[in-house]
Amino acid sequence: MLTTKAELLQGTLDLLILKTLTTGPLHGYAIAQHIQQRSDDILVVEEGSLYPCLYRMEEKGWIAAAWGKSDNNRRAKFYTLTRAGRKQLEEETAIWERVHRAITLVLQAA
Amino acid sequence: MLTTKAELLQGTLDLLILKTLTTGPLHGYAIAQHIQQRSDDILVVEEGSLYPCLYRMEEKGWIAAAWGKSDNNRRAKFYTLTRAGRKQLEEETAIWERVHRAITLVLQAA
DNA sequence: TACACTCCCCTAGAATATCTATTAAAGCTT
DNA sequence: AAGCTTTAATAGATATTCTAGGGGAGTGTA
Repeated sequence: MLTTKAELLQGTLDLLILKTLTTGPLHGYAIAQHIQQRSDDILVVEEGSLYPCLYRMEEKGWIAAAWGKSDNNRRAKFYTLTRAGRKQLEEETAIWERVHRAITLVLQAA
Repeated sequence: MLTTKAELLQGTLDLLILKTLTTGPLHGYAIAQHIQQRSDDILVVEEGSLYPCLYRMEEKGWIAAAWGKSDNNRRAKFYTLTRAGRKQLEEETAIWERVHRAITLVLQAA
């Protein structure tokens, strides 16, 4: 994921995608746009990161894919969050909060 | 860095080490312990991650090493934050806050 | 018709960070 | 002498992401 320092926060892409899909099915391109917009253009998801990530998540059963047509009348693969995906989202959210708290503790040290 | 999900937050180790060294010179082993304790045992820095990271940071001029003796009277390599390291710490702290804010935005989305 | 542009998908190869697992040496304790 | 802790180091594996492309299909425009 592109940020100012490109390699920061490896490991959060799954979480962001899972969260993005809670509002309903979206195709890959839209997922990336959504994350970028919601993050005030700070997080930019490159396609070379996005699609492999979607495949991994599909293989793990967290999301399910179906071909359809986009708003712009183009063929697009829509991803839906599965029950397992919701569970995974809960777990990853908890981990994120836990680790965020831990890092904050270290950074706040006198 | 080991967390519940081992591969989470790749990219924050530099930041944590730099911050840990602001209190004064420490040897590698102590840096790892410090991070673990300050984080309430959530962040566990494996030695296989720590030492290569220290070398990278030394090469980049963010820290400087000097051999000495530890509290336990053992030979140890003490690392000191350089001026460039302080600058890097500022930058990485800012990036962390930026990205944390961005991720929070995405996670808070309705 | 031709052309450009955007949308949307996909992939190969490289770069990088971290982990696992192991070695090793030196001091302390028993 | 044996064993434990401390401290350093490295090789090899793994996983994620990036770079850098390719390509098709719809829409608009000259």
